[in-house]
Amino acid sequence: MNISILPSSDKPIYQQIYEQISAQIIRGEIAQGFCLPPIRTVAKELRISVITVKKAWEELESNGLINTMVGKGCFVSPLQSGELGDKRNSMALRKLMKDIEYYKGLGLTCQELVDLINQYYRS
Amino acid sequence: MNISILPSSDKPIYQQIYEQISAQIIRGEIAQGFCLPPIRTVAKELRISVITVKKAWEELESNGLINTMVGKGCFVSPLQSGELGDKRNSMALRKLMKDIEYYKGLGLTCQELVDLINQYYRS
Amino acid sequence: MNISILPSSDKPIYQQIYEQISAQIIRGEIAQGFCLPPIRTVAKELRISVITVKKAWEELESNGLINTMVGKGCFVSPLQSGELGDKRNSMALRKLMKDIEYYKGLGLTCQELVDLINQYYRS
Amino acid sequence: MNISILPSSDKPIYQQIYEQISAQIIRGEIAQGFCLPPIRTVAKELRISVITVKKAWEELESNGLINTMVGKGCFVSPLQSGELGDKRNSMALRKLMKDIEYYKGLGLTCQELVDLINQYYRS
DNA sequence: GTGGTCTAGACCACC
DNA sequence: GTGGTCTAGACCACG
Repeated sequence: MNISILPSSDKPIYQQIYEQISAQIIRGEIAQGFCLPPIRTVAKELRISVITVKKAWEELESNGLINTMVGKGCFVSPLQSGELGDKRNSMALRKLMKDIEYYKGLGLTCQELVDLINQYYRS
Repeated sequence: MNISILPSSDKPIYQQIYEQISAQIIRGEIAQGFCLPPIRTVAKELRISVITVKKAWEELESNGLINTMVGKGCFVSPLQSGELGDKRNSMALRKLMKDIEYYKGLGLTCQELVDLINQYYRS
Repeated sequence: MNISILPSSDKPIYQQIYEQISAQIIRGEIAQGFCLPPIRTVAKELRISVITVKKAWEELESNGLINTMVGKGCFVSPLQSGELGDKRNSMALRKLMKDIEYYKGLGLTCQELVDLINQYYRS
Repeated sequence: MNISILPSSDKPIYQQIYEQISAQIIRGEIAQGFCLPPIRTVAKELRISVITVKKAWEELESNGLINTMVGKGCFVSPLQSGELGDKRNSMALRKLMKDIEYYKGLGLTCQELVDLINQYYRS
């Protein structure tokens, strides 16, 4: 598992984990059917509580990204490639709508916003 | 004061207020030197706690957007037009850097992101 | 709150609570906009852990039945009467499909099943 | 053996097996005195653990549906036809009482429930 | 071995 | 006062 935690972040730990894992699944870096490591193992690796990891796993499950089987482990859900793209877009859009409102509120025109993105996307 | 609150939002109320007021100041809709209404008045109008309004005002002050004169009121800081634009940009940029990371993490290319913004900025 | 817990049941406590509250909301016994009692109070009344109550509340929220506002409390979501009926039907149907399979598997005909229900629904 | 397993089900695997075998016995599809295949064979066929099959067999035995003869195999108990019907009804009733409570709790009338069953029993 | 549930108790942000 | 997060540690069901 490739997870990094920033304790200084304002985001709760379980959400940081959720976002990183879900992004890896959506990008296809974690293959469908792959069995995630046991929550206790992840907890030990990250030096956090089992409960915190479990909460992240629960979020993944309730969003249909993984499938947990008691006694066997948690498996990445088999999604058709179309579904994968849909999931990615719906996650991106949900945030984008709010972000655009914010920048609009600050008085940025659409063009200014696009320019800034073109400028900073690389770094 | 022109403030609208969404209690169902995931953002704390004080932050919703802060963002709206600061945006109005930066856009120049609230003039420099203008005296903001007393927090008790705002609280009554919005039907929220005084404490919540106070916290929003504190945020404004700590970001240099208003000056509190004890016993007289809170006044919009006199900023030169250049400073105003800087403020706007620095606020936008701070958020933009994080947002771009997120969309990148989801696997969106720069072009896809720009397309989505062009598509949704109008609505 | 009108909640009764059977520790001897095979169902987890949080699920017993969830089912009872959701049923009351769906039946309209708990009015829309009603503020549920604080989880700590419920926990004390039922003599169970706060966490267990919270888990039930989380289920309610993720199913759109309540709306939690940090610092203020958890409120029954405003649902249009149509939505309420839909919710009821979808909850009933999800279970019914599985139940019918079971009785079919035992060899009960549709008529036998209906007869049994007509006979036992009253008691 | 004619058993199908849904690993994604919320029911434990051993219970899925138990329900299917018991239903087949009660329907008379598996004759009295018939010798069930060795658990190791079943486990291999279904690609599951022997322990899981064993637990299903134990359930069958504790419900009086099979008799284990150490070293010889597990045989379907000889039941008189009357007993078979009784068994079927008692299994159906035990579950039905709980199910009816649930639908009643959701506010479904007896008639609505019967209508839904008439509608969905076929599919 | 796995995950599921429940507990008690702490600290924080928000109102 | 409210709910949100995190902790450590226990016991159970399942495979």
